[in-house]
Amino acid sequence: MKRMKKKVTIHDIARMANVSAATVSRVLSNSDYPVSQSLREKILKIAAETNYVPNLLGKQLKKNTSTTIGVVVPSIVNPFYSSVILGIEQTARQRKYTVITCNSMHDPELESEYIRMLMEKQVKGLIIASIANDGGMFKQLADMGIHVIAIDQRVDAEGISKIDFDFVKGGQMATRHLIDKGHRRIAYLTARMDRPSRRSIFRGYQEAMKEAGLEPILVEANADDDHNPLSDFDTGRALARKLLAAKVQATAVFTCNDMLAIGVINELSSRNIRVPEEISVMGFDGIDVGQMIHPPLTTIKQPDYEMGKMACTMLLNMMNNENNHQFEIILQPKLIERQSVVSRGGHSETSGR
Amino acid sequence: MKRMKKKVTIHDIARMANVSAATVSRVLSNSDYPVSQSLREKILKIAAETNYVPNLLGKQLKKNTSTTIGVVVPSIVNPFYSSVILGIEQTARQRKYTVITCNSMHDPELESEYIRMLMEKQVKGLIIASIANDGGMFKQLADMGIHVIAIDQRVDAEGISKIDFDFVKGGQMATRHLIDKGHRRIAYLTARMDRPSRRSIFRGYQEAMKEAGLEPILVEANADDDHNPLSDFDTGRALARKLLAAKVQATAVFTCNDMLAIGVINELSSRNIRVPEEISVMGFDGIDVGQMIHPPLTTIKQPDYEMGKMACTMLLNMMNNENNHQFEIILQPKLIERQSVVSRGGHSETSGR
DNA sequence: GATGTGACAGAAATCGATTACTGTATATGC
DNA sequence: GCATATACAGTAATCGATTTCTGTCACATC
Repeated sequence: MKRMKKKVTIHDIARMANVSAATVSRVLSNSDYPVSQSLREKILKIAAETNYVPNLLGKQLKKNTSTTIGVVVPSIVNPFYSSVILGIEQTARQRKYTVITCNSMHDPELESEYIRMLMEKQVKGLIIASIANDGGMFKQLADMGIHVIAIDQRVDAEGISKIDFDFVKGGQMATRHLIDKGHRRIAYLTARMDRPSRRSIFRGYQEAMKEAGLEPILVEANADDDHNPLSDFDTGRALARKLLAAKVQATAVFTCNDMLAIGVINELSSRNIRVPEEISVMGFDGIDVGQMIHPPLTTIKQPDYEMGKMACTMLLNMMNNENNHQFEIILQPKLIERQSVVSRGGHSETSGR
Repeated sequence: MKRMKKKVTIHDIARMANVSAATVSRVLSNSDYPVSQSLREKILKIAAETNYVPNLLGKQLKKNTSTTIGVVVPSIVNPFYSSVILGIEQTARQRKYTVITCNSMHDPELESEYIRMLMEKQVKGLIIASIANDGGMFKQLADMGIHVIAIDQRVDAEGISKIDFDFVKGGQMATRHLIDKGHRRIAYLTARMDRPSRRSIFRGYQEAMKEAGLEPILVEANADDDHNPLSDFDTGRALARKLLAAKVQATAVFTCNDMLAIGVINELSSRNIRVPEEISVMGFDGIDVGQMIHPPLTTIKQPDYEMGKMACTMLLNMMNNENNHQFEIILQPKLIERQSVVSRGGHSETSGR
């Protein structure tokens, strides 16, 4: 067994420099408490020579602070969330914070378990893409002085700051684009609508269809678990089959997320139905994969990386100033036009007939 | 400003139960030290009623342990690494460990910065997909009693446990498959070979070509940064153009990773060169996206999720038993045959002429 | 009835930092 | 020349747990 060199502490350095631990602490933590130049240099020198690494546990215990923030998302394998996390992580790093990532896999119990672990670790900030969590949890977090920001999944708890995305407007925007392109029979294909976001997109779709005097066509999946990106892909394929079987003669489909759209395109192509010539496909998310397939996916961009960056920035501000204003930021959708949607029939603006 | 309820500590509970903190600790931490049944229940009851959440900082400071492990990867947005991390995170959770993820973005300085932060946070275990790190860092980690496992990127430091992937064999396997399919003019397209893994794949390719008496064709990119999955996609497209310009008449290409392969297919398709009819494409990685494109990508599977699982399991074992045997696990490649590679010319086994 | 033993509880030290106090010497003001 | 401020260093308490050491009973043993 290898002998491990005893870790050097602030007291070791104090002893070597013939000073008190207090003085060492003042030097090493850049306190503005005055320490004579000679001592300061001596201590710094010894610290460097001994490879001193401060023990944050001690520091944080005393000061009741923490430089780690918790992040809970459904699954990191979902490219949308991995972008969000990258955004969070990179801005956290710049401020010397560290990120603990947790994958709830859409399991409320797991989510609670993680939150408890994070509380025990004394995190003071939490960013959460929560699923169906009752407000109770958030109350307790607030009581413990933990700042939390909810992202993406609209959570109905009161008194909690959020960064949302305007799903309704996104749904409208997508649908209107298809309508502008001359489509009349537009289907909305969606995974199970057990999530507020999906219901919101659907609402946007409905509103846009209604205002154009068109009949909504809904094709919904029965089951759904997207902890695995492939499952969305597969439900996309299934939904495409369902659509075809329904014989609704849609000339365009709009899906609740890109992965689903990609599945749809895949299924359609493999049945020799040409996209977009025979059926146009509009996605929702704007993940990178969308531009790697053929045809490149027209979609609604939900700013993922930026959302992470913003959430982290806001969180750190909340934690450091006592700026406890509750807020809600609503990010706006953006249409990314690529090649999976094509014009149909008459002019763009004026509908035929 | 909202008043925050003071956090309840073990002393609070002790006071409420008229016992000493020692007794409370013994009950709450399931020590085998005997405590009378009546007291035990009383304490448990109070702890539950007060929503007591233990402060791990205190515990860990005293016991000099830690239940968080650090993970450093180039970038979480790379689907390969996000799978690895999911594997790590899920097995960590089962043992009540928590994961801090760090994205080094292929920057050695950032990597060092992260490692330092992790040391300060007193992590006792570290899984790292390192780039070009000198052995010095690892020495220091060992000195501090931190267990580390290197994954994926072969690191040349002595005395460190690793989980590797047999890149050479993977390269051979891919190349032989193409040869078996009757291809003779097979090009290896690669991002800049600044990473051991890519050189190893290339070596496998060379060996397989040589044993078949074929001439290697190398097409290498000039620059490369893959903190962004799109950049690999783009270099793939660039490499395809370079290949075409070189007029080497390859009937098959083998790329150093899937994302690159997808870029190649994309570029080829957009130039109306049909894959696989005119050019077969073989990838390397086995990420999910491979099966979403057209044609589905034939590739070499590098077990990502399993690699993460395995790394975490081994690490936790190392940390808990004093089982300090150094080890090296080499994961074996597996060929996934999909539709981007097609037979060419004569029989599979016997070469024409 | 002396002794040994095990069950049980508390006091106090400890982990590695920070910081409120206390104390001393030097400098400054008038 | 005396009061006061300032620079500087150390002592000791503290954060929230764990754990070693003591100590007290109660009970069994011979």
